[in-house]
Amino acid sequence: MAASAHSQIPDKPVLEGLEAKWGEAWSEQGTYLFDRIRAAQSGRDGVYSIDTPPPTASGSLHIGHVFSYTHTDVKARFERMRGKNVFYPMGWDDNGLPTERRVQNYYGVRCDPSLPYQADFTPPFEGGDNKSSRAADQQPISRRNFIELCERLTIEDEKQFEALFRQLGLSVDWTQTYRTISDDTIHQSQLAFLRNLERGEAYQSLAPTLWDVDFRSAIAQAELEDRDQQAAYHTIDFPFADGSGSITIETTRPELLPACVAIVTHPEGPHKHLIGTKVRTPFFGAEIEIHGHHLAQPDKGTGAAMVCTFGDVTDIIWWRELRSTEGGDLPNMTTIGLDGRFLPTAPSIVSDQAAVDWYAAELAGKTVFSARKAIVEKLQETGDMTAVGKPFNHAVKFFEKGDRPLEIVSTRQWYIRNGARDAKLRDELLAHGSELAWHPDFMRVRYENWVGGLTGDWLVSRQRFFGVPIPLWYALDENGERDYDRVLTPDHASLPIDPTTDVPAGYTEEQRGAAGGFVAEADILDTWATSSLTPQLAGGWQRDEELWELTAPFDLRPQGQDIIRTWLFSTMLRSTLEDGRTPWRNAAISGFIVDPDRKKMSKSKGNVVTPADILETHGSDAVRYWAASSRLGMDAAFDPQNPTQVKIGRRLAIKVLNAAKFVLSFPVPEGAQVTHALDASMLTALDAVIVEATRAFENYDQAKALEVTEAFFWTFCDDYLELVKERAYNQNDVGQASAALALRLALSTLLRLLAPIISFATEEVWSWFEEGSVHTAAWPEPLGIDGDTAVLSAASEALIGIRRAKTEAKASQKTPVSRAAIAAPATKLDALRAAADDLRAVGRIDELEFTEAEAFAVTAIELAPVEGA
RNA sequence: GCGCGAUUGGCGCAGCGGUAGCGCGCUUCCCUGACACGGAAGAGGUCACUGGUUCGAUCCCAGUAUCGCGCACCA
Repeated sequence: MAASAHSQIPDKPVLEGLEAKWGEAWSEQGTYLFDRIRAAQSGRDGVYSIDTPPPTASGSLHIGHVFSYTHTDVKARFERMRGKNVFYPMGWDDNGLPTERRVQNYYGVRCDPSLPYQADFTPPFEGGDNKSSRAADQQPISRRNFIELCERLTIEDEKQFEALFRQLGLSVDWTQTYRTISDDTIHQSQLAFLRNLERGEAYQSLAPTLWDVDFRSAIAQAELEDRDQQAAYHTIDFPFADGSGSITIETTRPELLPACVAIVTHPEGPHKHLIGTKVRTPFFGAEIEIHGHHLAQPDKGTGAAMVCTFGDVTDIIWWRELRSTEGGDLPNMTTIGLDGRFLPTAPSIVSDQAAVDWYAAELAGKTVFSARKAIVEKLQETGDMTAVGKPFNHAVKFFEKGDRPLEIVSTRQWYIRNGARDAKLRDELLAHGSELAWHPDFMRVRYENWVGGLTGDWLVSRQRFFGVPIPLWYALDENGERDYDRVLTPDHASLPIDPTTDVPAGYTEEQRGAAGGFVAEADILDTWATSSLTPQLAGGWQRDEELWELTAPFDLRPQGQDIIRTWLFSTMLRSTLEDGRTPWRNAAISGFIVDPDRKKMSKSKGNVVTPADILETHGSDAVRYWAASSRLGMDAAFDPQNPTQVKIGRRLAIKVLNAAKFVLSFPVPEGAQVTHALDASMLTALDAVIVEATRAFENYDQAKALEVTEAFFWTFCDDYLELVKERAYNQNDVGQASAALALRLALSTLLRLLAPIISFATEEVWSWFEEGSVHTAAWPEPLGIDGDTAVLSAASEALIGIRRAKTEAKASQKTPVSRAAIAAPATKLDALRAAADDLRAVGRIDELEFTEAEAFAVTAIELAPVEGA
C-alpha cells in the first residue's frame, strides 16, 4: 500500500464541484457502460438488468423523481461493485397526451392524419406558452409532420432531464437510451401488436365504451379515476301501460330519460310482483318493461331504477343481460354524441310525436348539463317529476387527465385480452404476480386487487392522432363500405408503418377510400400499449436478440405505486402473452413524497423548489442520502424549506472527506500488520457491518445498509480514530504500523460500503489513494481478522466516562489528567487493559488504574490545574 | 363496503417476545495538532387505545380509533 501518484488531497476538502468533476470523469472513462463483450462471455447470470422508468419528457422533474431514481441507482451501484455487468438504460416517454398538448401550444399546430406530409414544413411560430390555445388558431398538419415536431421539442426536454440525472449521479449507461416516439419504438410496438393479433389476443369489438367527450377518445379502465361530483335524486313516476298504476324511480341522470330502455328491480325485492309489467317513460312515451336483476338493490332509492343506454357501467351490464319477456335484447338508444352533446333527433324508442318535436327543438345539440336542466323543467311542468332531492356529492368516473365526467357510447374499438374474461389468463397473471419478488412485499396485493377486479379486456385504441398508429387497414367492399372482417395487415419487415400514408400490399394509393380498395385504421394505440414494452424496447427484443437473451427477463423493475395498475400490469400482461413469463425478477416500489403536516406543496405560493435547486444548494450526495434513508414503499417527508435529512447527508459526506484526509495522513509502513488488540477489535466489528450491509443491499433495503454503515462510521470517527490517533502519530510506537494499517483498511472498506449512496465524496476520496473508480472496485469482503469486539466497546465506554468528567468540570477535552481510576466488571478489565495506552494518550492521563467492580464507572479523576486560570 | 399500510420522546425514523434506540432539534460545555459545514456531555418516551395469549408484549392475536392509500359501489 505504498503511496503512488494520485490526485492531491486538498487542504480543505469541499463537496462543491465534485458533481461536475466526477460526472465528467465517469463519462470520459465509461465507468457505467454496459460491457457487451464481457456480458457475452459471462452470460445472463453475469448481468444485472434494470427496466428503468422512462420519465415523461415534456413534464417536469420533481423531488419524487430524485427520490425513486436514487433508490434504483443505489442498487445498480451495489450490483456493479459486486461484479455484475449492470444494464442500466434510460428511456424517454415522449409519447402521449402531455407531449401532444405541449407541441400544439409551442408550435401552434395540430395533427390531422388526413393531410399529406410536407417535407419542408415550418411551424407558424416557436416558443408558444403552455396556456391552452384554441384549436381554430392551430395550423393542421400531417401526422408525420406532427411527430417530427414532437421529436424536435422533446429532444430539448430530454437534454435537461439528462443533465439533472447526471448531476444527481445516476449511474445510467447513457449510450443505452430509447425514445417512445422513435421509429424503432413504433416498429417494436406495432410488431408486438401484430403478434397479439396473429395469436388472437387482439380483437376488435363494437361495444359500449367509456368515452371522454373533450379528449374525444375511448378510455381504458386503467385510466379511470373517481371524482366527487354534485348530484341530486330526481323522482320520476313511470305509469303502467294499461293505466292501472305507476312505479316510481329515482335517478341522478334525468336527462337520459329519452334513452331509458327498461326498469329494473331486484327479483326478490319489494317490486318483484311487477316484474314483466309494461310501463311508459313519462312524457317521451316509450313502452318499456320492468325486469328483475340481482344487481338492482332492493333497499336503494325506491327499489327500482331506470336502465338507460348508458348512464353508468351497471347500465351496460343490464343492457347486455336483460331480455324482454318475448326474449328480445334491449335496444341501444344512443342520445349523446361523441362530442358530448345530444344528437339532433330523438332516439327511435321515443314514440310520442310531441316529445320528438320537443327533443329536436329543446335538447338537440345541448350538453349533458343543459339538457338535464331542460328535461327537469319539462317534467316538473308535466308533473311526472314529483321531487328533486337536495344536492349531494357522489363519485363519478373521469378520465384521469380529463375535465368532464365520462359518457358511455357504443363504438368499435380494438382490445387486447387481459384476463378479465379468461380465467386461465387471469390465473396465469396472478401466478406471475406471485413469482415476482415485490419490494416491499405488500405491494403485491395492489396488483392482485387490480387483476381480480378487471371488468373488461384492455381497450387499446385511441381516437387520437399522435402516437403509435394501429398498423392495419380495412378492405372496402364494392359499395365503398368498410369491411371490418377483412383486416389488412402489413408485413413485419415493412414496419414501422403509418396506414394513413402507407399502402397495404397488393393495393395502390389510388385505391385508398375507393370502392373495392382500402381504408386506413386511423386510431393510434394507447400509450401504455407502448410503455408496456419497455423491457423489449431497452433490451433489443426482435432487434438484437443477443442483447435480449442477456437482459431478459430483467432483474429489476423500479416504479411508483401509483402505476401498478397501468405500467406494471400492462408490462406483465405483454410478457405473459408474448413469452409466458414474468418480465422481471424483482419489482421495487418507491413511496410518495409528502409535505410536512400534509400541507400543500408551496407550488401555489409560487416558490417551488426544483430538484435542481435542492441539488445545487445541498449537493448531490446529501440528496442521495436523504432518498436512500427511506425504505422502499414508504412515503417520505420532505420540507423544501428545511430538509433536515438532506443536511444530515451533507454532514456525513463532508465528514467522509475530512476523516479520510486525516486517515491518509498517517503513513503505512512496508509490511505493516494489525497487531494491536484495539485495531483488531475495530476491524472485527467492521466485518459484521460488511455482512449486515451486504445482506441489506441484497434485500433491496438500502436504508438498513446505510444505517448500519453510518452508525459504524461515526463510532469509527468519534471513538476509534480518537483513541488511536496519538499512537498513529507516534513513529516510535510499535503500534503505529498497526494503527495506520487498520485505519487505512477501515477507510477503504467504509468508502466502498458508502459508495452506492455517497457516490461523489467517496469517489473523490478514493482517488486520493487508489487507482480506478470506487464504483467499479470490488465490494468489500470481511477481512476475517480475529479480534475481540469487546476491546473497542469497553475502550469507547471508558473514553465517554473520561470525557464526561471533563465536561462536568467544564474543562476542555485536552485538559491533562494527573490520575484516573476506572472500575469495571472482571470481564471487561482485560479489554480495557488492552487499550490502556491509547486511553491514556487520548485522555492525556498521567496515571490510569483499573479496579474490579459490579458496574462500569470512572471512580476517580484528577484534572491537572489549568495554567493561567 | 372489502383490503393494504402507518400510529414509538418536539420533529423525522429504526427496533418487533426479556431492563426503550438513532438522527435532528433542545440544554450545557469545548476554537483539543482531519473537520466550527466542527467536537464533547446531557435532558427528554406509561412505544395510539381496549382486551387476549405468555412467566414476561412496543413487538404475537382480536377489536377500536385516527391518518394515508388501493379496489369496489356510485338508482
